[in-house]
Amino acid sequence: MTPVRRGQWQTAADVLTQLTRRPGITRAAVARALRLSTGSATEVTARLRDVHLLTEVPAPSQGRGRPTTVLQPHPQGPVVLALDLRQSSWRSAVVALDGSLQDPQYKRHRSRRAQVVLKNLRREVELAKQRYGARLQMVSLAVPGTVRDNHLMQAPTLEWVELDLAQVTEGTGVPLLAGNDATLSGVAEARTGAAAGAGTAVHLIIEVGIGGTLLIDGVPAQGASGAGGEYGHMPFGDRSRPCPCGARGCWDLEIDGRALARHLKQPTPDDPVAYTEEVLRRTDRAARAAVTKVVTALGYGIAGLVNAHDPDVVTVGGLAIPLRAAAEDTFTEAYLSGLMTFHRGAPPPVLPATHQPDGPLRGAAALALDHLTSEPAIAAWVANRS
Amino acid sequence: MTPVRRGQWQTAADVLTQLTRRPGITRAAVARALRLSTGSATEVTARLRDVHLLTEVPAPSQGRGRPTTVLQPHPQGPVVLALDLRQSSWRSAVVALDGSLQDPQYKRHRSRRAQVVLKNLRREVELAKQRYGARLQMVSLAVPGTVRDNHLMQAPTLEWVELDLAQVTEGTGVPLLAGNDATLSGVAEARTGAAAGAGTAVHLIIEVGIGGTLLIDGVPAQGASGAGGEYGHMPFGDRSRPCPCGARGCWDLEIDGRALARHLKQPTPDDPVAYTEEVLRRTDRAARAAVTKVVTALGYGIAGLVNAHDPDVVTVGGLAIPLRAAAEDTFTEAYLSGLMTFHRGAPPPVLPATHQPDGPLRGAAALALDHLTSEPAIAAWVANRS
DNA sequence: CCATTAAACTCGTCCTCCGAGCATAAGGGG
DNA sequence: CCCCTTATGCTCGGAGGACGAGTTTAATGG
Repeated sequence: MTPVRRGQWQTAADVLTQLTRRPGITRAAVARALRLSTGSATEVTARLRDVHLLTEVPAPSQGRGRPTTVLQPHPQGPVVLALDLRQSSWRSAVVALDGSLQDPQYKRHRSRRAQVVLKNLRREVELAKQRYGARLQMVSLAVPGTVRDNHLMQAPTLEWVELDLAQVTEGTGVPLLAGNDATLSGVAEARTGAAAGAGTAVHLIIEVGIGGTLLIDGVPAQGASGAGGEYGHMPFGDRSRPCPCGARGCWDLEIDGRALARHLKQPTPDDPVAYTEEVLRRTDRAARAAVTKVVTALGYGIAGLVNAHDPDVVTVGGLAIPLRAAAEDTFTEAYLSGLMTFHRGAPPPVLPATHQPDGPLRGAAALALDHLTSEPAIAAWVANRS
Repeated sequence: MTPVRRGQWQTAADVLTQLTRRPGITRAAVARALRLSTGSATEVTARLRDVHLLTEVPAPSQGRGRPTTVLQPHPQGPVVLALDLRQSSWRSAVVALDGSLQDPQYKRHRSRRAQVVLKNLRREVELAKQRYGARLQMVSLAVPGTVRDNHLMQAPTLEWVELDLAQVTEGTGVPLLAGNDATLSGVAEARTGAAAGAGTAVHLIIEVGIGGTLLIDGVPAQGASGAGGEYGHMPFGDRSRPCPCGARGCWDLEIDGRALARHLKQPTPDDPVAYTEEVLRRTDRAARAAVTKVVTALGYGIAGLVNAHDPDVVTVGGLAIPLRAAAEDTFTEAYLSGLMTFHRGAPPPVLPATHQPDGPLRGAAALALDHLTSEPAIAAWVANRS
């Protein structure tokens, strides 16, 4: 381990970061964005080509002048394996430096037992390791639950107890990066989705309960141990109502299928997502009244988060989209009435997430790529190749 | 404006940042912290000495070995003027690169009219400009209200309307950096106070209402326009209660003197801070019951913020300290019962702020110093001197 | 076919950081 | 009191990135 020389690969790291943020970017555009002289651009791309971090292909000419080149990940370059674990299925993809998904897999769980599922994920890691060898630099895993230092603390939908996720990569020598699925889908929105370019963004996603994250310059506020973003457990609701999380009055209890069932005086549904979709299909007065209540709680809570964080934009995903669509006016009224007056002049837009199915996968990949494009990681990659 | 050479002053910037974060640090300690070779340390300190950014004085010997030197700001080096505007007074200090306060001033407002107060602040800026000349690099202003791009949006305690704060420095050519006082006192705590070293910290301060901020690695989450941190306007309270901010059910209304008065069935006090102190001195049952209610709302809300942000530590200031002390057990119970179960094993400590009177001043200075110790600012300083 | 344009390439120079070797200023044991 | 140990500062040669000026190249358009 030679100590990394200060600044050695600084510009190279910046170039690769550009590549992950704006896939298909040209060399000339990168040079403009980073304010590099053409000489430096020539030099840095040559160096990156030499170490198999990128290749260049001629770009279609854009008017007069010598045509530039499109930067692409090198065919022998580093990759990450992104995994997205869901309640009844899992997905994976191998991701190169430009964020493109290769080799996508989708499989339903045959068993939902934790050990079986993790074993299947582990097999996928081993397969990728065989196929990509030393090119596989990192495994990034999205999980529907609270994650703390690569441990799953609670996963209500999976009904798993506390669990060490490290076994997914154990023995392969590939580092693991596990994160909450809502957080990661927020990362995807902030990087290449509806919140692209926003300095501060709030992302929320309703499935069972509500998850989300605060994103500052595309970086999620993960907290001390990675458990940040549990907005569902802020006490926006009725304090007399206990939440399975251990607290009381959680927002969670006001905005999903469980809330709809309560308003409709029905027992708590086994599958709150399916139940919500069912209620949304109903047209009777009771169902619409229940939806109205839930949408009000949603709009009101979002307004509270806007007051607290002053985001440029709020993105919402999952059931939040059909719920809001079912009562657009109710939502808008609740949202606006919950804002502090000075926000009402230009309230942050509440936009539907654009990465809907593969948000967690893309977000997981993005955070892993952040590591790969860091200066020390590039220096280590170069050192390993020699 | 010559374009800044990439990396030119990178290490120099790192050294100055160390100086602001740990005043009185020695050259050897900086070299260790930044993993600099002794040769580089010699070089960078010499360079910084040459451009009047720091001086060295012999350090008291610490056992064997050649004694090192203490790094100090240069007597001809850059300074910032920190201003802290309060309801009935204002304070100022000139701050050098090590964060030491020089020339502290404290004045009560003779008139509270916005124009008069701002004129007085402006006079202080002009005085500093006369005394320090080109050494004065920035003015940093803490304001008890919501600040957005150097505009004061609302300041309930001052009863001012929207206001452009730029007039405080206009014509002097010195850039202004205005921020919310609660946010800035949080910065002070996160840098050199009770939250020093915390990756994620939540800071809260009760005066009239509650202000605060989320701090990530000592950087406040200021939001899109600098209005972030208005935790007092999250709907933790009774939704039927309208808040002067325009929303309803704000936490603000549950935790200050206005809440105490409501519980005691008295009219809203003119000075909620003095009223709170008065109630805290009372020992009758009604007063204690009112305090208990307020403290419960405080503990419960803090728990919600901990669930959402997963901080390493929470710091509290202002009336939160005596309120909590008046009902310590009530607070602890409310706090713990509001946490998600998995947080209860090691709940983040809720610590009293240590910078009590001069938190906003020190925080304002710290953010200004962040600018001064940035690479482009150093390059600009060097360019201006030649 | 040639002027225009935008971008890539070449090369000399500057600057920072590093590391090895040397110098220096303390403490402490004989 | 001398000299060894220890921690640090200083000197200097070398490596390597970034810059910028000048040159070359590959397109468009008249």
